This record gives sequence, structure tokens and C-alpha cells, in this order.
Amino acid sequence: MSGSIEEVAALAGVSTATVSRALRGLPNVAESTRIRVVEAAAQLLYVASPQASRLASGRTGTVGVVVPYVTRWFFAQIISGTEAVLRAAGLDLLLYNLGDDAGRARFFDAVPLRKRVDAVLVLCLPLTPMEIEVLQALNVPVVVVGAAVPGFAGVRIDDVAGATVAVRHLINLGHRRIGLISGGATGEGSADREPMRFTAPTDRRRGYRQALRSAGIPLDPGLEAAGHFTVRGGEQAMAELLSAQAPPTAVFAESDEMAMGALRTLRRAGLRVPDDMSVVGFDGHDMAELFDLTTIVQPVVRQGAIAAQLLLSLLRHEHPASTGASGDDGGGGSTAWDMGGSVDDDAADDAAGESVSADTRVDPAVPISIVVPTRMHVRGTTCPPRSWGDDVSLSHLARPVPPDAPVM
Amino acid sequence: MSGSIEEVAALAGVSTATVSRALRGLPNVAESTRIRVVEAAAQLLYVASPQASRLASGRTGTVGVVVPYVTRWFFAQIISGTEAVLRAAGLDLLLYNLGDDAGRARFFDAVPLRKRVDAVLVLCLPLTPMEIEVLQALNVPVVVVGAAVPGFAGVRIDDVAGATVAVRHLINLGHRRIGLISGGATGEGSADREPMRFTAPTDRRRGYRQALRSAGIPLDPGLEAAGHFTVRGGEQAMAELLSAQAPPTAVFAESDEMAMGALRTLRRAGLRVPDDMSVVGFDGHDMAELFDLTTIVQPVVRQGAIAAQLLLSLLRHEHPASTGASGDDGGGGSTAWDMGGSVDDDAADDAAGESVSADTRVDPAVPISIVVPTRMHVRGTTCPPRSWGDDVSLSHLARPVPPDAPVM
DNA sequence: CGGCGGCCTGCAAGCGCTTGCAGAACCTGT
DNA sequence: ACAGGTTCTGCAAGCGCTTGCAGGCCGCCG
Repeated sequence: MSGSIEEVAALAGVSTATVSRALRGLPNVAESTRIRVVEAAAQLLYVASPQASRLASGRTGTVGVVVPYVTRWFFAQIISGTEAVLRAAGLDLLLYNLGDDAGRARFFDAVPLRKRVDAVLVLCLPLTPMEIEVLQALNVPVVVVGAAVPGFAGVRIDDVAGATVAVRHLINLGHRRIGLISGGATGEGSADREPMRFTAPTDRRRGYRQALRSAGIPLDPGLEAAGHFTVRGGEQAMAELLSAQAPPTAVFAESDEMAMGALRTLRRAGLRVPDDMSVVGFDGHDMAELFDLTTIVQPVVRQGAIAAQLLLSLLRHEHPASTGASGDDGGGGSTAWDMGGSVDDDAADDAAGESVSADTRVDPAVPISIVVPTRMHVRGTTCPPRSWGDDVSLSHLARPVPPDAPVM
Repeated sequence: MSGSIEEVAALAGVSTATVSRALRGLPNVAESTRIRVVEAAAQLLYVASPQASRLASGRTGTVGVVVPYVTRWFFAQIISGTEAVLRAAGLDLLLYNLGDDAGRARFFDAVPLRKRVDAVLVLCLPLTPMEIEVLQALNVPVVVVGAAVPGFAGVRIDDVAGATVAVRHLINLGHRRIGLISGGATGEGSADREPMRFTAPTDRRRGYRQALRSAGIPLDPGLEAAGHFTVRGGEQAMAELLSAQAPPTAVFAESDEMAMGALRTLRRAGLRVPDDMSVVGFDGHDMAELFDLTTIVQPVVRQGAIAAQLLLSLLRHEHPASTGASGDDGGGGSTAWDMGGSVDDDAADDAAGESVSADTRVDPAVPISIVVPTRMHVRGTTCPPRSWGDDVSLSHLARPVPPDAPVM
């Protein structure tokens, strides 16, 4: 097909070694030479063969991205942010779509990543010890988005805090009977559970409970309904809550999709939102706006971008040994950064911006963990309970909490 | 890292050439030898270096997938179908997310695919002649999904027919003033138009008009509103239609997302659906069910899968020369297959199943074009017009058409 | 029994780059 | 003017596979 490095070398009157160095911008090439080489390359429309470079250099120039389902809004968003950053850095992205439990097992059995990637990005999977081991055996940097996995660097939000803010919002509106629509695994062993076992549901449930507790509202197991982490799951959970003998006046759904399902059930039941029932979601799904849904917005595209940047920085600082925990500092914790708002963004996103600079690492042995902030977007699905006073019996127990009070 | 082919060769007591052949399942290896080699490889956990194979063989084992936006439901679905098939075939998928016009230009300028892929899959982009040329210069098979591009093989639905079915449904319900919510480019030159210029809007509009015409209903430009191919676009277009002096009693939206936007506008305007206004969408979006939206469902994941299979078959039959049009048969048309329902599916999907077998090609010189069927899913957003008879003046013009009459 | 065609296997020449090492050319300071 | 640096550049040895070609070994036909 198109020319090889030798032709360029010949045309520029230098050796292939010099062409290679010049084109890659290595420092030890005279500027005049570089210009000659670049021009020759341009003239021949030369593009280096990635296969050859990879073989010779031992770098694959590729990052593996492991995702539960590409089709889910959330993951597609993250991939989009990741792709932009990786491409800008000249890296290829190798996509692995798990699909289901079987696919997940197949993936971790076959480890199709061996010799194919320089780094791995894992989305939202709370990895099992065995899976962690498999990834570590790859001996490349690993970054996890949307889950905290011991030993691996990560980017995520604080689900507990986000959920707390959501529920506190409802409390402040005057609600006392607040339901939870949870995406957590239902029957522990049953085949009906959410296959990927995301950690978000658990954490968000924790945030829900915590908000209630700290407001002095007793927990009521009858106000917690669980289902799949999907629209349908939300529909069913809401139905379950409605059929309770003392239904809530408001619900917190652990995802926007579940919240949408809940809204549908409510509409079918002839209940009005927010008059009869307030609903809060979580995630900041594109469609949430369409439902005028109050929700906790997390920067999604940006988490993907940050994760990619983190990966790049790990790739640059590639240190021999230590692909996981091996810290000689006490404990095996991780360095956590809470990020305020700030600077530039390659991939445009919803909220404020963060960035990870190249040399921000604290201690190479301790994996970095970046926590990006969420914010509440109050829309039209929340308002004070219909007949404020219904819950008089409880209301004296609740102490109002300012919505922006520190969460923990 | 892990062993090389030589170690396997040594352990199995054969040459590296034999290991290579044995592991790839080439025919000329004695079965006993193959077993020994396979065992040795397993014992050493040997995995061939893709970089080395690729360099030596000249095949990249990679397919480039060019997509307007990964974040759009539709494209994510297609990618999912494609990924499954390609992975099963042992091919890697290199994702190119265009993002916007600038990204598109950048892509076709730099042609980042050169020397990197054995084939290219392009999603829904009506390619310009220049873009076609660029892809042809790659000299690899190209398959286009969701658009008919002369000279390239493709997989798509019949948008005109689908839209016709949708509108005919409304006509049969008794509607005579039927609006169109179009995603077509608004101001031709304006920066406000849909950047990617998909062909779906144009074709679906054509179907809309055709259905009206063949029912003897005169076209009314005042009943056609255009906007972006998004929820917001649908919102605005619906608002435009409502503000007309003689609003329609039903609307056909060119996508489910636009239909959702339309529903929102209607709700806000206090109109009830379907009583005051019937709405039909197009695509079979996951969320459509949530809105109980009547829509034209197209198999999306499956189109991605079929496209991948088509690509595989092109890769297998790789014929020298002819990467595009070069047919010696009269005309430059393409071989079109209309597919009925049938058999197996690697990637599970919505409706019936199709499959492309390896040796179905008619004439290597004429690019294959596969048309998959759509079907209408009638849900709750359509019903007869409120006051049947409002349009008496027009109704005598309309001749009812059975919903399942042949479309063309 | 010689020869011929098949079947397996090994040899070795790449595939097109990268990079350690060494040499050439050019500075610097003394 | 010379030793000791710097800077550039070229040499050539790989990187780990694939594959055309040739050769060895058999079995079988004439």
C-alpha cells in the first residue's frame, strides 16, 4: 500500500532511524533534519505501520475498555468521554462489551487482553478478588470508573453523599414517609438479580438510610422496594410501594431510569406528581429533563475523560513493579482527591470541570482515587407533601437539615 | 511477559512454523502434532502476539467503526450488535466517534484508519463524494449501516416504507389533518442544522408525503415542521404545529425522540394524547414503551450484527481489485435483498431474525445491499380523531388503505 | 522395485519499525 | 590547539510471527 519508512528515508536523504526519531518528535534530531523528514513524509503520504511500531517498541498503543453494556446510556456517555481523550493522545480503544454474567465469565476466563493493551479501563464493575487477580496478571495499569476497587486507581462519585442530598431535599420539603426504590440485588442467590452487581445501589441505599437517620426519622423496611436497575424495575418497585398499607409521600429512586419507571406507575395509578408523590432520581440521565425529574446529576462524560487522563498519567509514569498494592506506607488505602471545579475540558460535559495533570501523583505505590462532585438539579417532581400534617406524629422527631450542609 | 512461539515450539519438539500452523488450525498439520502443540501452548499459557502476527501477515484483524455519536441510543445499539459478531470472529473493533462536523472533517482529513483496519463500518452517514473517495482509498471493504451509499455494501431499513405505514395507520384511524415532525435540516446553510445530515429524515418525510398522496389527501406545508433530530427538536416542532391556525389531529414524528419531545409539548399545552392528538414515532427506542408510544420498530442491534456478518463475508471473499463500483453489468445499481424473518441470532434483538451466510454473494462487483424489515408497534398514543367529522370537507377525498397493504 | 504424488515439517527470509551503541561533527574551556 | 563534552546520525540487531519453498517420508501404482 503506501510507502514504508525506507522510502521516506531515501527521499529525505537520511537513515530510517532518523526518520523514525524525527517523526515521533524525539529530541535528538536537528531541526533542519526534522523538517526535511517531515516534508518527505508528507509528500509520500507516509503513515507509519502501527503493527510494526508496536512489535518493535513493545507498546500496543491501545487501551482496553471493559464495559457491562454499551447500550446503557450511562456507559455510552463514559465511553464517549474516554474515547475523546484517548484518541487525542493517539491511543486506540479496544472495546469489550460484557453483556451479561456469561459474557463476564467468558471475558475473565479468556483474558482476551493479554498482549493487546497497555492499560485497562473498567467501568462500574465491583471486581471479585479473582477478577482483580486476572487483571493484575496483565501487568498493566488499571483504572476503574464508578466503583472503588482496592488496589486499582479509580474515578467515581460519592454515591452515599449524593443519595443523602437527594433524601435530605425531600426531608426539607417536609416529607417524613420517604420510600426507596432500590436497584440492589433482590433475591441474593436468585437468577433474577441484576447480573453485574453494581455498587451504586448499595451505596445509594446507604445514603438514603443515613439521611433519614440523621434527620431522626426511623427506618421502615416497608418503605424500601427493590428491583432491577432499570425502568421496568422502577415500575414494579413503585407498584410495590403503592400497595403498602401506608405508602410514602415521596420516593427516592436509585437511578433516573428507575425513577422514570416509578413515574409511569404513578401516572397509571392516577396519582399526580409531585402533588401526590414527590420523586427524586439519580444520575442526570438525558431523558430526566423530559420528565422534569428532580435528580442528582453526576458528570458522566467527564468521568470517562478523567479516567482516561488518569490512565495516560499512569502510562507516562510507568514504574517498574507495583501494578497494584505493594505500598510500604502503612495501610493499603488509596489517595483520595475530592475535586472542586476548575479548568479545561477536552470533552464537553454537563457540570463544572476538572482535570488531572500529569504529575499529580502522590505516591506511586498507592493507587489514586478521584472523587468528582455531584449536584442536585431540582425540577418539577418534588414539592412539599400534599397534606402537610398527615405525619404530625412523626414530624416532631425530624430536625430540618440545610440542603447544602456537609454530607458526612 | 508470557512466552513466545519459540518456547512452545521447543516444548512441543517442533519448529515455530509448525506451531504457528497448528495453533491457527491450518490444514496441513498432522493431528497428533497439533495435539502436542496445543497442549504445550496451554501449558505455557501461550498467547500469540497480535502485533507480530499482524506485521508478518499483513492483516490487522481489526475493523474500524465510524459512528456519529456513541452516546445516541440508536448508535450504541448498533455497535453492540456489531461488537458481538466481530468479537466472535476474533476481530478487534476500532471505534471512531465523530462527535460533530469538525470531528467529521478531522476524521476524513487525517484518515486515521490507514494501515490499521481490514474493513470499515460506517454508521448512518450519507457520505459525500469526497468522503467516499477517502474510504475507497483505504482499499478495504466498506459497509454502511443506515444509509444507502453508492458503491458500498449496506444494511438498512426502508425508511420511506416505514413512514408510509405509520402515516397510513393514522389515515386508517380517520385522521385527515396529519402533521409531520421532521428532523430534516432546517435552514439549509445555517449552522443550526443537524450536523450529520442523516438520510432518515428525508426518506421518512418522503414516506409521509407518499402516504398522504396515495390516500388522496392534499399536502399542506403548514402541517410540516422541522427541527433537530432530538427530543428538543420534537418539542419545538410540535409547538410550531400547535400554533398553526389549523393544527393537525395527529402527527408523525420522524424519530421516537422527536415524538417524546412532541408529547411533552402536548402535555404542557394541556392536550391529551391520544384523545386530542395522536402521535406516532419511529425507531423503536427503548424509552418509547415508557411513553406508550405507537411507533415503527426497526431491528437495531440486529442491523449492527448483520452488517458485521456482511463485513466478514466480504473479508473472506476478498477479491483483488474492485473495492467499490466497477461492475460490468449494466447500470451501477446494487443487489438488494429484502429479508423475511428467519433463523439464528448471535446478538439477541427485538424482532424476528435474519442471517447472512458466507456465500450468498451474487456478483462480487456489485455491492450488496440488505434491507431489513420494520414493523409497526401500535401502542397507546394513537386513536381515531376526537370529533370524527371535523374534516368532512376532506374525508370524501380519502380512500382507506388496509394497514398491511404492500407499501410500494 | 523404482518412481511419483501426497502429506508433513522445517528453513529462513521477511514484515516495517525501534533503539542501544558507537562514531562523526562541532563546541567549550583552558 | 587539545581533551572532554554535546549533539546528531547511522548501523544493525532485533521484535515474534507468517509463509513460500524445499525436502523427507510414505504408500501405492505400474
